[in-house]
Amino acid sequence: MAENNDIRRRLRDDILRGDYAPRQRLIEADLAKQYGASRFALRNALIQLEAEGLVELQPNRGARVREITVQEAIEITEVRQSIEALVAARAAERATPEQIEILRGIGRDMRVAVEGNELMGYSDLNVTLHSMLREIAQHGAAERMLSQLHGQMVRHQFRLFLVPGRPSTSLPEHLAIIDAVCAGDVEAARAAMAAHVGSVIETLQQFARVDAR
Amino acid sequence: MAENNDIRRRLRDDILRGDYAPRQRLIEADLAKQYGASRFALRNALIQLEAEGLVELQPNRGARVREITVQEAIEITEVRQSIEALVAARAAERATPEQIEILRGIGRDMRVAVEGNELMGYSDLNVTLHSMLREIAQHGAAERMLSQLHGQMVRHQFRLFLVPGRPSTSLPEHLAIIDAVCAGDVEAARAAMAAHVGSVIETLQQFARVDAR
DNA sequence: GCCCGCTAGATTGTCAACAATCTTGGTGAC
DNA sequence: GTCACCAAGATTGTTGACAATCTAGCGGGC
Repeated sequence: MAENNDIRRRLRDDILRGDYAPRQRLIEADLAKQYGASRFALRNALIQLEAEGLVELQPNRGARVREITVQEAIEITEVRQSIEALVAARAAERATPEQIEILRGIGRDMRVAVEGNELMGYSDLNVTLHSMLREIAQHGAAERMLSQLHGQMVRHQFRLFLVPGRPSTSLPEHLAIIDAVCAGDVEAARAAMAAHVGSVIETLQQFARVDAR
Repeated sequence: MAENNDIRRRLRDDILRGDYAPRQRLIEADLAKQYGASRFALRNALIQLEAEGLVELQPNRGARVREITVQEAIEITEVRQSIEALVAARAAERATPEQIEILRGIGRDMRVAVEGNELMGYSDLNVTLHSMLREIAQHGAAERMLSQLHGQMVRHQFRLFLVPGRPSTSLPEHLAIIDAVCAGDVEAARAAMAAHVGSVIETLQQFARVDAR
C-alpha cells in the first residue's frame, strides 16, 4: 500500500495542477501505464479520490475529473466561510507570542507583495496565512474538512487572482484578520474571517453572472 | 459495483448501529463470509468507509472501527455547529409555506413527546427536524459535510439522550430554531441553531470531565 | 526468570486473466 | 436521409491464486 498512497498523491497533485480537464475521462489502463503502476493500485487511488470529491466514479463507466460549477464553488465557499471563521476564532484564543510574530511577518510581506504587484507572491502568502491559522487553531476536524473543501475548489480559486483589483480588496481583509488574531480578540477574528471569505463569495457570484451570459 | 455499494451501505449501517466495537479489527475474509460478498467488494467498501471517517485503515495491518474520543467528538460538533448555523440561516431564507407547516408540526410533536417523556420518539423527531432543515436549505456542500460528520458522531450522539433533563433543555432550543426559520428571520435562525448546538457541546464537555476521572 | 529471535499461522497486498458492460461505428429497413 | 439494431472493440468489474507482511507463541541463551 506504500506505492498505492504514492499513486494517490501523484494523481491528486496532477489533477489539482490542472493536467486533466474537468469531465475528462480517466482510463485505468492508460493511467496505470503513465504512472508505472498496476491497474489495481490505480483503482484504489481513484476510489479514494472520489471520496475526496476530486473524481466522479460511475459504475461500469469509469472515472472522470469532477467538474465543479460556479454555483457549487459558491456553496463550497459558504461552508468554508463558516469553518474558517471557527478556525480564526480558535487561533485568536490560542496564538503564542512566537506565532503572533510569524503572523505579523506574513502581514508585512503581503503588504509588500501587493505594493510591488507580485501576484504570485501574494497568492502564496495567502495560502501561507490560511494554513498558519489552521496550525495555530489545532483543530483536527476543521483541518480535515477544510482540506477536503479546498481540494475541490482549486480550479476556481485560481481564477480569483485574475480579477483586476482583487488583491487591493483582500489585503485589508487579511490584515484585519491578522490584527484580530494577534490581539486575541476571538469575536473580531471570527468576524474578520467571515467578512474576508464573504468577499470571496461575492467575487465568485460575479463569475456566475458572467458565465450565465 | 452495484453489489459493492450495497455492501458499503450494510457495513456502514452495522458500524453505526454499534455491531462492531470501536477499535475492533475488521478482518476482510470474515466480513466477506458474513456479508456473502467477495473480499474484493469488501476491500472497496472499507476504503470508502475510511474516507467517511468511520474506519481506520493501516497499511498491512488491516481495518479497525475508528474510535472517536470525547475530545474529537467536541471538535466535530464545533464544526457541525458552524455548518448547521449556515443551514438554518439558509432554511429561513427559502422555506415555503408548506415547509413551514411541516416544521410547526414537528415542533408540536416534539413538545408532546417531551411532555409524555417519550425519549425515543423525541430523539427521532430531533433527527427529523435537522434533516428537514437540510432539505429546505438545499445546500449540497453543507449536506455532504454534515452527513460525513454525523456518521462519525453517532456513538456519542446516543449518549446525549441518557443525560437526565437533556430533553427539557433542548426542547425550547429546538422551538426557537423553528420559530426563527418560520418567521424567515435569517440571523435569528443562525443564532438559535448556534446556541442549540452550543448546548450540545457543553453537554459533551461534561462527559469529557467525567471520563477524565 | 527474562529477553531476543525465530517459525508458523493469520491477514493483507498484488497480480494476471477472465467476465460483464458500455461505446462506437456500420448496416439495413423504411 | 434517418432511425433502430447489431457486432466489435474498448473499458471496467470480479475472481482466485500467490506474494508480502504482520502477529503470536515457542524455545534458547544469558
